[in-house]
Amino acid sequence: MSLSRTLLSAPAPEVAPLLLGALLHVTDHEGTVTVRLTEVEAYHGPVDPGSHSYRGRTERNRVMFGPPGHLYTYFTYGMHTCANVVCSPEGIGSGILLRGGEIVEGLDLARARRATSRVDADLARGPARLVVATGITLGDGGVDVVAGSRVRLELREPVAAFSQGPRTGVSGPGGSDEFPWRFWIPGDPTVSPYKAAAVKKVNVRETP
DNA sequence: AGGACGATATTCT
DNA sequence: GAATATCGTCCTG
Repeated sequence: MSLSRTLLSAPAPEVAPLLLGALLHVTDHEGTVTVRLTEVEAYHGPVDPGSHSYRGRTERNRVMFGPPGHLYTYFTYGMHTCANVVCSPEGIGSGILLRGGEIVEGLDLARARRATSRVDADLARGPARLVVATGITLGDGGVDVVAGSRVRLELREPVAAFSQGPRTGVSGPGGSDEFPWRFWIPGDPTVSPYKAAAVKKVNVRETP
């Protein structure tokens, strides 16, 4: 087993900081885009109410329960795709959401795909943006990013320092300080702005 | 710089 | 039927 896959077979919260500074290469007929990861979030099903895999296997999350080093993609909010690197041994639903990064190769291609962003730092700042900028699609779900053909993860030397805190957009117990599983490189401009989960809408009744 | 809001489909209750 | 691991645009300050 490769060194990368051995590292990835630990629980997501342990692996997540090791992905900071790592390179993700995505190649298609248009070319190659590479991001240097600056922000990630860990989701560890066995203990984590915020994880898609907390309530067991479903059609959507089944690759989270597969072997480590594969890509878990999902579609959300009716329009966005997000990507995770699967962690932990087969049978345990664990993964790391790729939330932000710096484009270090294929800048022109990333700019063309993300025409709405006015600054390069915004190209892959946020999980759905990162997916668009790199060219990852829903169809990449399940691919092995360690063996790496179209999508390849290249681990680098761990960063000297990182910050951690509560996850973005996670509501309920999973969003509390009990799960400070968002990790980022402090001060980096490609880290997405922290947003607490939207408060659950209170049931307002019209008085008749 | 930051808050409100709408878009829009899949998933799970 | 409700919520969602979000984003861009439009406001206000």
